[in-house]
Amino acid sequence: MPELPEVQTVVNGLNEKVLGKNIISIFEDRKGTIQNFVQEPICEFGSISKISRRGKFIIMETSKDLKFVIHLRMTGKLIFEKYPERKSTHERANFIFEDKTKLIFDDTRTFGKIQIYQKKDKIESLEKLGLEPLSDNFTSEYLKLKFENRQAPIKNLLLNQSIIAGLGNIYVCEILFRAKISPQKQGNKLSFKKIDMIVIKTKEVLTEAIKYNGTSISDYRNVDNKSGEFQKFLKVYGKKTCECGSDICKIKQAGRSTYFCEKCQKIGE
DNA sequence: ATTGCTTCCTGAGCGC
DNA sequence: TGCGCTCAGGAAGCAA
Repeated sequence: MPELPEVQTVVNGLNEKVLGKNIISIFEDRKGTIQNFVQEPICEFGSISKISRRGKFIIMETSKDLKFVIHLRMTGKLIFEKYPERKSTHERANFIFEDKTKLIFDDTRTFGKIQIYQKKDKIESLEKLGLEPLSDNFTSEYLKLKFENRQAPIKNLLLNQSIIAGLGNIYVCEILFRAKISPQKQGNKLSFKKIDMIVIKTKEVLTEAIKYNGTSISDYRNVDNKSGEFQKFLKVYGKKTCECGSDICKIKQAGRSTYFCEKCQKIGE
C-alpha cells in the first residue's frame, strides 16, 4: 500500500513526533509482527536517535545501537498517540515512551513487519534493494543497464525493488502514463529516449507526491492518522476516462491492476 | 538468471 | 439482511 512518498511522509512525521524519545517498553499484540524480538527482564532499548527511509522501509535507530526496520506492506500504519489508553482497531504492536506517549503499529491485513537488529547486523532486506529513485545516481544510464536482456513488461520491472527501491503499483501506473509508455512494452525494447523519460517522470511524480503527503486511496494514513492529498492529482490509477477522452484500460500484470490509456501509451513507440 | 504464480490476512463493495 | 464472490497500494517463496 504505502509507496515511497507515503513512507517518506511517515518518516517526516516520526522525525517530528518521536525523535529523541526514550522507549520504555515495546509490546507485540499479535504474534509474528515483531521479528527477532527478545523481551528481556530488563531490556533497554534506548532513545530514538535517527529515523530514515530506504525504499519502502522505515529505519529507526536507537542510542542503544538497535535498529528497528519496519515495513508497512499493504495496510500498515504508524500512528503517534498522546493518550496511550486508546487502542487502535488493528493494533499489532506498540512502542511506549517515557513521556507516556505511544507509537502504534496498526495493520489490518497483518502483512507488515517490524524487525529488530543490532547496529552491527547485516540487514539483507535492505542490502538487496536497488537505487533510490530520488538520488543523483539514479540515471537513464543505470536503468538502461538494468533493462538489458529483460523481456518482462516495463510495468513489472519498475515494481522490482532490486532495480528501483520504493515504487509500487500506483506510482508505476502514473509514471508510465506521464512518460507515454505502454506498461506492456518489454524492458529491453525501450529506446534510450523513453528510458530517459521514465527517469524524469519518476523523479517528478515522486517529488510532487511527497509535497502532497502521499496518496490515500483507502488505508494509508500518516502519523497523525491523516490522509494524503496526491490522489487528487492521479491521472490513470483508478480512473475510467483519460484526459484525452479515451477510456482507460484496466488489465492484470504481475497479479495486480494496471491502468493505462491505449491511445496515449502506445506499445509500438 | 528471469519470470510468473501462489500465498500470507482482513475488510469493503457488489450482485443476487 | 445476508451470503458468496472479487478485489485491494506488497513481496517472499517457489516452480518452470
